[in-house]
Amino acid sequence: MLTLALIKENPEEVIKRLAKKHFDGRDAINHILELDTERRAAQTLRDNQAAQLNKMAAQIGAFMKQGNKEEAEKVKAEVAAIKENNKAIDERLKAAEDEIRNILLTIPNTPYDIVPEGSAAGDNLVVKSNLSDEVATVAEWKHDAVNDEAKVPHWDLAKKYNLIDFDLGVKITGAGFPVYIGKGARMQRALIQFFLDEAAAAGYTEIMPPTVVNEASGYGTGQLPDKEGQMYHCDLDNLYLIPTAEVPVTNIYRDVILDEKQLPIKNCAYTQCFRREAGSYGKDVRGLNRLHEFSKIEIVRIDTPEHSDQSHREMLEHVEGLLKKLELPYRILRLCGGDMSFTAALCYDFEVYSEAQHRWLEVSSVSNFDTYQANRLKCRYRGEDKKTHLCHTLNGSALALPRILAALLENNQTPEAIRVPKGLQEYPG
RNA sequence: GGAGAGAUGGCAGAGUGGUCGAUUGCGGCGGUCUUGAAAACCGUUGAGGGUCACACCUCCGGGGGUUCGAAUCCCUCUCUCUCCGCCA
Repeated sequence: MLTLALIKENPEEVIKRLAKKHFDGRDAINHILELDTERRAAQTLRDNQAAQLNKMAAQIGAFMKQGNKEEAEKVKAEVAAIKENNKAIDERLKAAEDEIRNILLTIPNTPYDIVPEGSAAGDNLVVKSNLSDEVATVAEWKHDAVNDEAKVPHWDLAKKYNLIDFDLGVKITGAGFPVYIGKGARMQRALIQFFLDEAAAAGYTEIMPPTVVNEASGYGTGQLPDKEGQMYHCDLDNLYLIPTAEVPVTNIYRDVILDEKQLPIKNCAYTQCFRREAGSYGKDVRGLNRLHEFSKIEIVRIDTPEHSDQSHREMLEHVEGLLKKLELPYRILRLCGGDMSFTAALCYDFEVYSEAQHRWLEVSSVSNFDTYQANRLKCRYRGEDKKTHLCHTLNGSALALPRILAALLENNQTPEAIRVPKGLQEYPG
């Protein structure tokens, strides 16, 4: 959530920036400002009365010690009157605080200046990387022996080579829970190992977190309260299956004050991810395109505001390096305001081209959340000025397996087999 | 699942109704001493709100209550530990 300080500092600027996300924040911002004025007035009143009550309590104590019961009783009566009055002020204060927080939770993060205008996926800006605005093309990609028209989608290849059994998954669990078999299973492990090794080489400390989190963690990273329906929930223990390793890993730093010297923190984690994907349908969910359970390696950074941009760039380079090693045709998109997630300030998507499906598949999102997530998490660092400041949080997929596997299968098919890219060959053996 | 104990500042650990936001030790930071370091000694060291800055207010796992006054008493929730049972 946005900080109250930012809103108070420059409300017009915040409203203007929110407009890029197609969010009309004027009423909400103005309401917050009013409530804050009210809150501060109530706070001052209450504090003054509390100070007075503290003094009176001490007085009573002193009278009691002296054995002066009469005076003590007199003061007690006064206290009772003030306390009665305090109830109303307390209620006002609490109401104002709660309402401010509730409104803040409904306001999305403000996008950075370089976020393109636009309302939908079509308005995303194709960039080669965030270092240049050069438009990416698929032209460099060297086609294999089979030409595009003859290429088969991965669900057929998976059946042909007995790598994945989707029907068996339906039998055991349900749609969207594929069963990987033989070389298919081995390739999953190979990709996980490959991505973890690459992350380690880039300086990320590996974390193996729980796959199930409590409510507080869900709120910390913003899955709750609004995206409740997208997570699997264990009713009996009130725990949630994680939709991404971002949730447990980022929550490590909930309510934590880091030392500036520790930053940037670089963590990576492989976990299974669980998503209910309510409302998905059609070609989007065919085969591996959209699953309820899948494997993903996530990279997470906690950084200073000054350095987070640099961190973001490094993360993009890391993901790009992975796609290069996998020899997949890819493009990088800077998401437009309308297509960005609620919490991001700047987000890049990586897409790989599927030569059998003839379309781009999103395989990674790398985002900078600025202080938006850290504010809710209370993730702070102590600077050289000895004061605490909110951190910036960033994360990205590096990478999610299913669509990578889909593209690997489809793009590397030959009439007899699937070719494994050189950079990966040592992993599946 | 059964029985019991506990949750206090970065850590350890006092504190059972009245200057307790909290004794003390360790750690951290600053200083004295030293060529330098160690040791010793002195000082300092939680977070949030509020203010131009002070003042002041809140916070001793979370929530509620009793009281003029609560870290201390009561209720409740959560979590941790120990023993037994079960199990990997």
